[in-house]
Amino acid sequence: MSLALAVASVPSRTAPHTRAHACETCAARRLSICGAMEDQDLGRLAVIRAPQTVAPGQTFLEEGEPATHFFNIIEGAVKVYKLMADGRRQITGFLFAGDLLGLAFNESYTYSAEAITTVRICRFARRPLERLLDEFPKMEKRLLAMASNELAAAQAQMMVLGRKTAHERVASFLLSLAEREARLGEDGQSVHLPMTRTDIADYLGLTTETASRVFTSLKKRSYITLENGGRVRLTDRDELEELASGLE
Amino acid sequence: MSLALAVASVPSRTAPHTRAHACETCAARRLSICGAMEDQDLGRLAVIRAPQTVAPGQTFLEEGEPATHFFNIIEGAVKVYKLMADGRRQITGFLFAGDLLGLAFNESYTYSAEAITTVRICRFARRPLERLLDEFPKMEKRLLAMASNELAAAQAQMMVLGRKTAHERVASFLLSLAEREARLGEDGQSVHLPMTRTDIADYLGLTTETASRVFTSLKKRSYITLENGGRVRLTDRDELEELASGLE
DNA sequence: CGGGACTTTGAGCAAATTCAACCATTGTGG
DNA sequence: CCACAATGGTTGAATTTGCTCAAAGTCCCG
Repeated sequence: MSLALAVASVPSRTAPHTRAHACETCAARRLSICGAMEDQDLGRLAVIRAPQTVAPGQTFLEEGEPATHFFNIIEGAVKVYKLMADGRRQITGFLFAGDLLGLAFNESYTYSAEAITTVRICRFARRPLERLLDEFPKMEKRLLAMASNELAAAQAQMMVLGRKTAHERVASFLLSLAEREARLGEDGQSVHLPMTRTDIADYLGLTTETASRVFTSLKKRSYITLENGGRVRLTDRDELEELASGLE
Repeated sequence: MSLALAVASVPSRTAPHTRAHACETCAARRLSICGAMEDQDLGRLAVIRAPQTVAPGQTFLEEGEPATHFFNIIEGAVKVYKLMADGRRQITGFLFAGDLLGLAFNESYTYSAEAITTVRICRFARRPLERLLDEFPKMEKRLLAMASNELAAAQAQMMVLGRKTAHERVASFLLSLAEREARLGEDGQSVHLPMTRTDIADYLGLTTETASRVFTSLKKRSYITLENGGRVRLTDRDELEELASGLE
């Protein structure tokens, strides 16, 4: 349907190719750098992208490997992490639709990335994308803005890891997920938790046991309710906010 | 001396102004976004900058205030931090010559900044600088590269805060400072520590007492030697590296 | 030489970890 | 259809790392 439109904007020498979704109708478009492109230019992006699907548990980006590609997450949940030699793991972020991955101006990736759910991504080779960025300064600006937001989020996470108690960490985590869902137009009352307790613990600098204990404790206090499908209902948002900011 | 050169490159309608240092001879130039500008364009930068000096202990950027300016650190040491309501503090970074501050595409600053030593900074109003970035894509690229490096550093710090022991944290901290000095051409054997133990503790998610105990312990093991002038000699770099990476 | 800021050291304590066992859910092969 | 293995989650008891509280010690700098 919108294929004709897409093909029309692709330079004629480019071979036509089938794809699962066109950029025009991509749900992640407005969330990511692609949103900075006008409809008529989207074809330029389409020809350099490689859509692919990643199965749960699959690592599709490994720390230390040459940083040859950028990834744009279209759908699903991803964990990004660093490992120490003895196996200690720090998850530095959970990524969802619209998030970028591989934004490294280093030679190698400085982290690994693993799919939590089934994930659809758009893969871009670095060089072509960088050339495109030169042509579309708006997209580069968008990239800078996203990097800047990531940086602010990273600093907030440093506060969580360096200064907050276990309860405060979990409350902060749940609220930031809820905030994200709210930004995307969900109700924000119930939050999807596709990751395991161990993942959450590795994100919050805790052990699995402690993370589990805190969830139990928050349930007992009726701040949250665990629903099926890996969802958590934030039944007392105010108390969670207070807890997260250390006021009780 | 180089003043004439500077004035020559300034558009003629601009009022001449005296300044402490010209961009051309600025030691921080090559370290920062200014390094992305050609000599002949430096005047464009010079007219929108406001050089100023900040005394030790002075807070020159406050979390929550409207983000109206960027800052470029020319000389000295700065701590960047976030506070919780009850006074808990997380220092998210120590900044030195060449580092940028205020790279926030948010409305308000998300952190405060305080001078540790006497600090010389160049202050830029956001709007004019953003217009300049539009004209000089090289500078914007440089900014993006710097943001990307900051992001990688922030993720490394999450590993430190989330998963490393007190000893590993201090070792990692000393080594990253040494690495920085090495990049700038110092020998890297001895590291300048202009910040207090409390600052270090607030950066590493520890208490002052623990930070102090770890320093004592590293001294006893002869991994480090405290020299006067707030310098630390890394007497056993190998052991420190092993310690920092959790191998012992 | 005195005072303030910073640092070090000690003793007791507590939050979170470690180690261990058990429970729940799900998918698989006999 | 069910036993059972695998994965993830929960709970308990003992331990430990780093924190809290307290008191000296040191270093500047006026």
